[in-house]
Amino acid sequence: MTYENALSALADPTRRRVFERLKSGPRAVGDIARGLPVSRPAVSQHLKVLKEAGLVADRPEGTRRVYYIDPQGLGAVRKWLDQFWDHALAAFQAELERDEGDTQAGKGKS
Amino acid sequence: MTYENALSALADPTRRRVFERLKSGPRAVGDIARGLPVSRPAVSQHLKVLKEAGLVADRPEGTRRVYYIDPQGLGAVRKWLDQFWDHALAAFQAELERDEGDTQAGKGKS
DNA sequence: ACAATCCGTAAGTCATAACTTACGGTAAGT
DNA sequence: ACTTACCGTAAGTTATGACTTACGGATTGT
Repeated sequence: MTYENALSALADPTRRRVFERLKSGPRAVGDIARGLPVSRPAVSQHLKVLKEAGLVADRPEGTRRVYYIDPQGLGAVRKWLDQFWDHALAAFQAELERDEGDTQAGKGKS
Repeated sequence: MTYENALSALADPTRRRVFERLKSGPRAVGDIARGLPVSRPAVSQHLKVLKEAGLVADRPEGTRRVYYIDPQGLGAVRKWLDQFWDHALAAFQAELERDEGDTQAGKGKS
């Protein structure tokens, strides 16, 4: 359920930039917005989306609000992706061998 | 570069349903569209986006076109996510300990 | 108490993208 | 050769969401 919101949240480029800014550690909103090509309220809205997706969490610090990465959303996406990984590798390998069989044996029909 | 398109592609719900239908193995377009609440051309457009993101590949089979999951796009996203994982766990753990210190020692300022 | 700082939300604008129907092109079967 | 099945693309419509400015609430310092 939460991996859906997380994927949707990470789809936006500037929202990813916001998220990436938290990789180096917790930061306040104004600090995150500094250097980004969008306004501070826009960053607040992005952080709201990231929070609802379980990708970040926040803590009040005086008049500021410090945000940091929440492993929950990240883990949900990873788990969802892993569900495909084995199938993908097997299917892809099968395709390669299928193609080999065709070209090598001269089964091309033209 | 390719993880961006992959994230953007996996953000759409119906596109995820298309992608998930390929988990059980290669399928033709019409077969994928069967049961989905959108038209077949819509599925073709979704497959085009998934293909450009490196998430699926296709092969002609007579008059049909068989699609299957491509591990490339999947791997790119996994790699990008893993980049955050360690940082996220460390930062989150630090937040937990920070909170413990505050509440237990009675440092609340009120 | 007052001023200043920091932040979230509301309202409104505008671009994007997800869908539809219509069409054309290719491969297989008769 | 003709029909049928399967698919991709074009054109047009519509909803969604990313952004802006304006505003109000909460906290800290003087």
